[in-house]
Amino acid sequence: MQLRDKDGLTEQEFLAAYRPGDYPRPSVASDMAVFTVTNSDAESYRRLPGKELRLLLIERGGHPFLGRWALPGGFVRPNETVGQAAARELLEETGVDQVYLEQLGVFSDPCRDPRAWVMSCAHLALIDARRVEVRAGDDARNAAWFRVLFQPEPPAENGLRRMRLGLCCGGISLTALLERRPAGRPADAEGWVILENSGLAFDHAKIIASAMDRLRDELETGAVAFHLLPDAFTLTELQQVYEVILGRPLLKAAFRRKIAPLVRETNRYTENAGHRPSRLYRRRQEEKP
Amino acid sequence: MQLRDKDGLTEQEFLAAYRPGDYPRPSVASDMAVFTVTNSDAESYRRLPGKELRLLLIERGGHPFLGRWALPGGFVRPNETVGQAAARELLEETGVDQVYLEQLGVFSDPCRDPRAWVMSCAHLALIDARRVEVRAGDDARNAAWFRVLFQPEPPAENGLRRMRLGLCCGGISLTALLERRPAGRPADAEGWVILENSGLAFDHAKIIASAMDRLRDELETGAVAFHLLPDAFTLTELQQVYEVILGRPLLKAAFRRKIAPLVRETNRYTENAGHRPSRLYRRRQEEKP
DNA sequence: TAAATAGTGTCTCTAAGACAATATCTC
DNA sequence: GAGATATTGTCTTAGAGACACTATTTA
Repeated sequence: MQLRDKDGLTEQEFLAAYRPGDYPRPSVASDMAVFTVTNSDAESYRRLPGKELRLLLIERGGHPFLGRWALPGGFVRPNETVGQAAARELLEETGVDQVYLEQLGVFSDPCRDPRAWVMSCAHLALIDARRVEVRAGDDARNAAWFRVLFQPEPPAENGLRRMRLGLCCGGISLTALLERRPAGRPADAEGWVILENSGLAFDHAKIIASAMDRLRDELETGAVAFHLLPDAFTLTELQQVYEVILGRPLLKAAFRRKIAPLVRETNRYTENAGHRPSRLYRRRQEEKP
Repeated sequence: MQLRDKDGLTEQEFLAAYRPGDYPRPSVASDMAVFTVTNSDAESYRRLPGKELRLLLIERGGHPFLGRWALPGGFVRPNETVGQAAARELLEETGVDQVYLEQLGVFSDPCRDPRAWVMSCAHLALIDARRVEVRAGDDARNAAWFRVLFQPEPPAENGLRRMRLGLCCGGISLTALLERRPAGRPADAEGWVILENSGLAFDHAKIIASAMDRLRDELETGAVAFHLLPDAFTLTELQQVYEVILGRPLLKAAFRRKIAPLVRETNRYTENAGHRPSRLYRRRQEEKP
């Protein structure tokens, strides 16, 4: 433990004498794609309400990108990790604690922020809609939950996958067209390239596309959907969450077989439905032997 | 396009007047887990050579962590992305261009570098061994390719997955014990936690564990193994690459069925083998209709 | 009893696991 | 021909897709 370097210093002595050099340093922000699933209010007679996937966006009140919509986020502080920064911002923005949070990756194009050299470490966050005290449509900063569409477009001549991103809230409609660059060449372009973009700030269309991709991926492998529902839920609700994220309908029987090992049934049922009540389930905490 | 903010400035005027604030900024490095697959030289008589998964490490010549082994990497510059920085460093370190490179994520524990606030954006890199001009065992900086082991340990009482990481090169043997923290709580601990660590610098054991996890994941879903082989290869070689990354043997028939759609056969065969020659294959570039 | 959703049964098809049989080269 | 690897065949099992059927509640 008392190794000495070429100047004869021990590690303690070296660190005591250390002065950081003058290498240029970027600002680093943690930005978040915060998703939730809400009931669509258009419920007629005694039908079940549908579900909608929604993303939290904030209208920019200053330059640059004044008037456009951006992901919530903020700068990372020296005493926290990027993940802790994201959790802190999220608590400030939505008042929700203990959120499912996952790192998506760094977006570091030197020109992504016209003001200065700012990298963004993007995160995916999932919240049960019932836990959010809606500061959406607030006063000072205009925040809103946008309905999300993310659908394949016919690929171009180059054969690369293209996706249309659509975000709607009230009368506002934002849209972007993105192209997926193959993995393995981050030196050229990282992941998604924005071909069209109306209404989103910075490179946030890219981040949202990455988030949707990740979300769809993890739905099939992991057990991520539970974070978008309350503790007790019906299997139909769970299936609706899957469908609204994947953007396509699933078969009931197959779906139930697939998620059966992930849930535990309770003895409670839904009430006051205009039809046969549904059993409530909880997430089964894993028990790998 | 001539929106004015609360001070009456247009975006051009705002940007011209913009001065970056005094928020503290971290240094950001791109570090890389560079893997390759080599032939084990212990070939007896006329047996096929085995394969070994190897990772590039560099012995630290100064404090901190003097004498311990670290991943190659360096600071990101203001005119490049983190991916471009990784590619640049890799070219400097190994002389290899056009490498398969993929972002793993940010490691940002404020204490990870005792000198200062330094985040690391980790990358996974895969190189065909034949392309590397071995600067391993060089003079100035001691670089070497370490054989990699990454195997499950019996989980602790808490039920969390534990992995043993082993790295060997010549007489040198480094080892670490890591525990996988469940996803969704990066605010508490990001991914892996180091329980034991002998010989590796910084939090690089974590990064290597993440890289191995990712590598194994992508083997099964993606088509990542090809980057560790020359253009033309035998199916046995491809299977060996899979086996050495997954750390377990695979069944020949099932393996061939699985990768059949990913390869294209050539009319060439191996020569000078002490047994029946094997057909050479190439990667099939996708053709999704 | 009609409307609506809840929940189950079953047939088919595909893919993976397991193992065995045959083929082809060099020494 | 012996030794080694290459390549293919097939039986079994597990899971997904597809579709149809039965069950239960409320208005």
